[in-house]
Amino acid sequence: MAAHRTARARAREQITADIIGEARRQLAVGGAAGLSLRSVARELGMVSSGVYRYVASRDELLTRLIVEAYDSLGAAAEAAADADVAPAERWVGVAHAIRDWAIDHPHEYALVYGTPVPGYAAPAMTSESGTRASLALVRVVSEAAASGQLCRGRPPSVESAPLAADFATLRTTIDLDVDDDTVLDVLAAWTQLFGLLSFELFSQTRGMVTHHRELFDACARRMAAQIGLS
Amino acid sequence: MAAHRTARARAREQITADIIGEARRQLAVGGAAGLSLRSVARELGMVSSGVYRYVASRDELLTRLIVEAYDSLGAAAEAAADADVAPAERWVGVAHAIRDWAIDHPHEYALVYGTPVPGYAAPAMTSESGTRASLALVRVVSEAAASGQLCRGRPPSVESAPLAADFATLRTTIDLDVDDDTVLDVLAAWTQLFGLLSFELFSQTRGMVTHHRELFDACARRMAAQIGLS
DNA sequence: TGTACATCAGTGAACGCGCGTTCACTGATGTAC
DNA sequence: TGTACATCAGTGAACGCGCGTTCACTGATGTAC
Repeated sequence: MAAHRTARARAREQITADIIGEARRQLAVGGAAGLSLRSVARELGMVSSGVYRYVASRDELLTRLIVEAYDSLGAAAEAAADADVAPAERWVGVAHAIRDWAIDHPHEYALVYGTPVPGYAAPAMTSESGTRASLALVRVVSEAAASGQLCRGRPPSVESAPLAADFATLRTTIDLDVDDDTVLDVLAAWTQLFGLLSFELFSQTRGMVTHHRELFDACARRMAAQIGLS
Repeated sequence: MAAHRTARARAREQITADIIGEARRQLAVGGAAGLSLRSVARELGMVSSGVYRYVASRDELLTRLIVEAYDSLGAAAEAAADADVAPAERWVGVAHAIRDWAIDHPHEYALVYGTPVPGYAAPAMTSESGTRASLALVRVVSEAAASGQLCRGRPPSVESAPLAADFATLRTTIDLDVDDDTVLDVLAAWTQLFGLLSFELFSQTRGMVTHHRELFDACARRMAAQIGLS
């Protein structure tokens, strides 16, 4: 036949999806270290060697989960960045989109933004997906700058030459054509955003903060103001 | 005798220290998941059951490592907070003390500030040690406030009632008697500081930042200015 | 439409490995009289 | 100072478990003529 997908091909897609789904489920229980091909197979009613028809190794399965997580987060962030509202609101919207995704997928968040899995080296293929969420944040700023909706009023504070060199490179690689201080504001906001999320998800704030969403919202608005988004 | 420590007691302390030291070494290689009592024993030329004379279980050993890491970091931060300089410089000093410790002990940092170990619940005993570093940061701010070295000039921005309630509780639990906006500044700075460190140590900035120390320094100074430390 | 061959999914057994923890034991170190 | 007893460190074997990966195999699905 070959014109329409064969029954075997459809079955293969289905089972591959089942394997990844079950792997994602196990991630939620025991973390990356607790993910095993044998128990994925077991749960799917398959003999352990059977999964090797679908994934080459445990590491390959982990890589797929990582790419999937990055892409899922990236898509959520990009959708929020497409909103047709003022820059400051867009920033806050993307921030919340990232947080909402993280709250909904805590273990996938931990997989990509938590402690690196020991002995696992992320292949290059993960890197493009890995930047999507951050680039969505940056895009809000660079588009605001392009349309003159970025107001600056603070005295310059970046005085380190090596840092200015880093910033010059960044300006081209992530297409963020703003002055050094704004680059610093963006980096500060970026790290703070994920710092807040990691603290919330990894329970580092236990006993100190109860209204995480409100704190996150206040911080996101504060970041937008500091960057100068109007 | 019982007056001076017996030879057996001295040996016990020595071997306990050896076990924890070897465990710390293994942490550096395979992370928390790669730490095993058997291989600690093996490396010490002991039979695997022998270590049970010194630690009750693998979890207990992990707990000791966590407490030790928190205390080591806490001591470094507190020492920096004791410096007799202006508040802004103290803040920057504590920040760098925390970062220097993290750079020197990346795997211990990951153990306490990275993804929680699945299936491991931190006993209450870790919580006091766990707050030392953060409290050293807060102390810089509250002492500046007490001696009138905290200047405020921005319009109020915290408008969320539940958040204000959280802040009211915080003011007493961490002894930080400043207005809501300053509390927000401190929380923002706190999360940003650890966000920066986690990004640096977990290689999330790969390809984007090369001068991490300079970036960290610029951000720490920016935090101090935003909090209003003089 | 039917037959001959090639592809591929899934099986079952095996290899070699490491793990945490328990238990009955020997022999050395410490204590009390 | 010497002896009798108690404590404790460390041994070696075992239990029961799970893991990733390979390999020769059966039987079903697909393809070409």
